Amino acid sequence: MSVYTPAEVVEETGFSLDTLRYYEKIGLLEPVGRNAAGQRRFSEDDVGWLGTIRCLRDTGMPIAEMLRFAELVREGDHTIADRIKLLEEHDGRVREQIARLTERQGYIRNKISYYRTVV
Amino acid sequence: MSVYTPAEVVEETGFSLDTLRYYEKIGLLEPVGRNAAGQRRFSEDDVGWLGTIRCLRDTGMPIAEMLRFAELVREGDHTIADRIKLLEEHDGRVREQIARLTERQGYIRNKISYYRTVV
DNA sequence: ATCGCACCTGGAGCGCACTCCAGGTCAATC
DNA sequence: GATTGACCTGGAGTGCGCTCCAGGTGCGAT
Repeated sequence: MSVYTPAEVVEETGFSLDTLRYYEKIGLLEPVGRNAAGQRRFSEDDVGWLGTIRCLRDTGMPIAEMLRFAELVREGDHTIADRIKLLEEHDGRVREQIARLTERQGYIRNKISYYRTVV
Repeated sequence: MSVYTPAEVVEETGFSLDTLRYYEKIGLLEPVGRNAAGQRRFSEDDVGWLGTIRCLRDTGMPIAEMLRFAELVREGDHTIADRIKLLEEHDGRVREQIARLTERQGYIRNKISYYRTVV
C-alpha cells in the first residue's frame, strides 16, 4: 500500500499544498497520515477522494455541500441512497449549467458574426 | 424612446438594484440618465447592454475583462476587430468550460451508477 | 557541521463580486 | 399634513475559497 508525499499529491490532483491543508483543516479530508517527522503521507484512498473532490469542485459544488457528502461517506453504506440523491441533484444543476452556458455561447457567437459583417 | 425605472430593469435583467448601481459606479455602465428628482431612468440601450453583460457574466467573464470590452465599445467602430478577438478568446474559454463540465458530468453519472449497483 | 529543501503550524490577509446600511429626498395617496 | 414607498448617496461589510506569512523542524547532500 503505497503512500504519496504532499508534492506528489499536488502534482496529481492539481490542488495547491495550501488547499490540501485547508481541506484537511475543515474536515473535507480526514486527518491525513503522518510519517515519523510529522509530515503528511497521503494514502491511495486520500488521492481517490481528492479526485472526487476535484470533480465536484469543478462542477461548481460549494464546499459546504461537499462537506455534507463527505459526512455521508463517513457514515457508511446505509447512506448510499442519500448520496445518490445528493449527486443526482448536483447532476441536475450541472445539466442546467451546461444548457445555460451553451445558450449564452450562441449569443456570443451571434455577436461575433454580427461584428464580422460590420468590419 | 421609452425609458425604464430601476425596478423594471431589475425585473428584466435579473440584476439587483445594488448590482446595477455598482456596475454604474465602476464604469461598466455609462452614467445612467436621471429624471428631475435624480432617479435613474434607463434607456433601451442601457437595457440592451445589460443583456450583453448578463451573457458575459453568466459565462464567467471577470468584471475586469468586461470593463475592457466596455471601453472598446465606447471607443467606437475602429475597435471592432479587437472586440471580435476578445469575444473569440472568451468563446474558447466557454468551449473549454463546457467540455470540462461534460467530462466531469460523466464521472458523476458513473458514480451514481456505481452507487445504484451497491444498494 | 552546515546548507538547502520540503515540510510543519496557527493565524492573518486577499480578491472578487457583490450586498447591506444609515440617513435622506421626493411624489403620490389617505 | 402625515404616511408610504421607491428611490438616492457614500461607504462599510460579507461570503467564499483560498493564499500567504513568520517562524520552526528534520533530513539528505556537500
